[in-house]
Amino acid sequence: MLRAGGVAWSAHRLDAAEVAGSNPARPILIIAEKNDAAKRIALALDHSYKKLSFEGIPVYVGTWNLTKFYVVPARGHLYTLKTDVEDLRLFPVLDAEWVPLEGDRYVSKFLYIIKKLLRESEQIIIACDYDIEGETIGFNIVKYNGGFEKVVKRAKFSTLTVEELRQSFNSLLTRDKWLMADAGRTRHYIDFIWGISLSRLLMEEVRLGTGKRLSLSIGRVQGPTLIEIFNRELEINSYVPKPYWKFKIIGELRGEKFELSGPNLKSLEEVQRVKKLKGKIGKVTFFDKSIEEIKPPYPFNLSDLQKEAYRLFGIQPWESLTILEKLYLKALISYPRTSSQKLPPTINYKSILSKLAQKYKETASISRPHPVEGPMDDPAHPAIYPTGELQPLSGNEFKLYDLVVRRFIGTFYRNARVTKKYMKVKAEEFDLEADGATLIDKGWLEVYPFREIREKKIPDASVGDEVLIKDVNVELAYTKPPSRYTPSSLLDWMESNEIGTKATRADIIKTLYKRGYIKGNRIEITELGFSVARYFSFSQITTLEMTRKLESSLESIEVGKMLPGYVLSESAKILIEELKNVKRSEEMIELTKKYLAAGTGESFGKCPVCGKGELILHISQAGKRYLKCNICGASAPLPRKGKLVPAKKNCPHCGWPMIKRGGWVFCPNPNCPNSKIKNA
DNA sequence: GCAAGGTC
Repeated sequence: MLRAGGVAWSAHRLDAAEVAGSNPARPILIIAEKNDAAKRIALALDHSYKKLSFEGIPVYVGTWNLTKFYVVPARGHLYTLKTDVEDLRLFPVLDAEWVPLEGDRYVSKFLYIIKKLLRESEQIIIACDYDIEGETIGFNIVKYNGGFEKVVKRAKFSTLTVEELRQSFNSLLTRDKWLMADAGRTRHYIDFIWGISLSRLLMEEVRLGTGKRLSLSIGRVQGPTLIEIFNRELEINSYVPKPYWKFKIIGELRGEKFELSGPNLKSLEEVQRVKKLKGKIGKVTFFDKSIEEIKPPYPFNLSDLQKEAYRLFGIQPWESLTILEKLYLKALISYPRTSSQKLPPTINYKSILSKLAQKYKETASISRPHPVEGPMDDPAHPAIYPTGELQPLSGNEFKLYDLVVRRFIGTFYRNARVTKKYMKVKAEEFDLEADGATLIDKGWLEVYPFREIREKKIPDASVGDEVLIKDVNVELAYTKPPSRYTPSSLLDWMESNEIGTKATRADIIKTLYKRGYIKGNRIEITELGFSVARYFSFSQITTLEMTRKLESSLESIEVGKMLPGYVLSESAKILIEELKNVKRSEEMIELTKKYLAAGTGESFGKCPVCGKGELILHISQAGKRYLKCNICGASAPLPRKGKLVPAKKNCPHCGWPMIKRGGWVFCPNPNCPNSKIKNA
C-alpha cells in the first residue's frame, strides 16, 4: 500500500479570532472525504449541529468557536484522469487531465454546491483522510472550484472519535505546499499512462494478429498478480512427484490404544523394517502434559473477513464486500473497508452487546472488559463490528452478519483451554511420537464455532513405560506440487506483497477473471492469460519492483526531495524506452487464437439440452459470437455487438438461460417459439 | 474495448 507521508503540513495552533478571520460573519467550510466522516466532524465541533440537504447533498451546519461552519462530504475521488486521445489504436498515452467523474449525479451536484460554498467561505479546512489519496481528493476539489487562493488549513486525524477530531481541529495544520497531493496525483498519472498505454498495445497486437477486438488490460497491480499465477502454473506443470511412505502405528499402554506416527519413509527397506515392529515393545523416552490457552480470534478487518467467508461459505471476496456494504447501509454493521483489527472503547461495546443479547444468548457469558485486538490498524476506521441493530436477514447476508456478530462477541470471551499431551517412543531404530489434545473449556468457541480444535486421546505416561505395538499401517504417497491459488489466497498474496489496497484487491482479481486471463475457483491460467504474462516479460509492469520504486519516488515528492514533474517524466521515459523494444509475438497470437477457439471460458448457464454441460461464449474466426455447450455441443448464435451478461433467469418458453444486453433481455435459443433472433 | 484508487 502506498504510504502516507506527513511533512506537507506544519503544525499551527489557531485561536478563535484567527479562525473567525477579518469577517466573523463568513463561515468556515470543511471538506470531508465521505458522509460518515462529515457527520462525525460536525458532531465533534458542535453537539447541536444540523443536517441540511442541498440538491440531495448533505451539508452539516453548526457553530465552532463562535463561527458558523459547513461540513460537506465528497464521495471518494470526484475527479479522475482522462485522455483526449480516444482512439484505442493510439499509444502511448502520455498526457491526461483531471475531469469530474462522468455520469455521476452526486458529483455534478456536489460541484455545483461546493463552488457556492467556496465563494461564500472565509476559510477552508480540508478534513479528508490523512493519506495521499485523501489529500488528492481535497486538493482537486479546492483546485478546480475556485478555492485555491483562499486560506486553506488541514485537519489531521487518524480516527473519527470526537476526542481526536476536536484535538485535530484545535491544532490545525497550515498549508505550506501541497506535497502529499503532488505525490497522490503523480501516482494517478503514472498508473494511468502505463496502464492505458500497455493495455492499448496489447489490444492492438491482438487485433492485428487475430482480427478480434478483445477488451484486454494490464497494469501495475494486475501485472504482478497475473505473473504470480503464471509462475504458480509453471511450478505445478513442471513438478515431478516423488514417492514416499507414511505410516501409522497403533500402540497400547496400560490397556489404552492410541495412534503414533514417525517421519516419512524414503525406501522400501525402511518400509520392511517398520512393518516388523508389529508385536514388539517400544519405550517412552519423553512425556509432557500442559494446558494451552487459546485466545479469541482478532476483530475482523475486511480482508480477514473475506478470507473467513471464503473458507467457511465459499463466498468470493468481492461478493463479500458487496454484501458487507449492504449490511452497512442497513446500519447493521460498521464501515467494512477497514484494515483495523482493533475495537476502541468509543464504539460503546456495552450498549451493542446488550442489544445483541436479545438474539445471541451467548452474550451473557462474556468475561473480558475489553475485546482482544490484533496488530493491524487503520487511520480512519475501527475493525468491523455489529451496531447492535437487529433485522431479519437470509442467505449470504445472514451468514456474513452472523459471522461478524459472533466474531465480535467472541472477542470479549474467555480463552478456550486445551490439555495438550506429547509423547516420544523409541521402537527399534524408529523415533515415534504421539500428540494428544482434549478440550477442557470451549471458551470463545461457544459463540464462534467456526474454528476446529481437533481432539485426540492418548494415555498419560512416564519415561520408561512400555508401549506394545499392536499394528502398523504403511501407505504409499507422492509429494504434491504447490497448490493452486484461490481468490482468497491470492488476495492474501497481494496483501503480503503490498500491492493494491484493501478496497481494490478483490476488484483486481475479478478483473483478471473478466479479461479471461484466469478461470476456476482453484485458479488456472488460460491460454490468453499465459500469453499475456509471457508477452509482457519485457516490461516493468509485471514486477513488484515497479510498485516499490513508485513508492520511494512518491515519498521523495512528499518530503520535497523530488518534483512531481521529474518523477513523471522519468517514468514516461522508461515507458517509451520499453515500447521501442516491443517485438511482434507469434506465440501470443497463436495462444490467443487457441483461447478464442476453445471459447472464452465465460459460462452463460447450464445447457438445457443435455442438462450437464455449460453454455460457453465463443467467438468465431469471422468474429461472430455464439454459445456452445462444452459437453453436448448444442449451440446458439448471439448478437454481434454489445456487452452480453447472463440474465440469471431461464426463458419461460424453452428453459434456456436468458441473456441481457443493455436493457434488453432475450432468449438465445434459435428454436425457441419466442426467439427474437431466430434464423440469425 | 484500456489503470488504480476512492466511496455507495
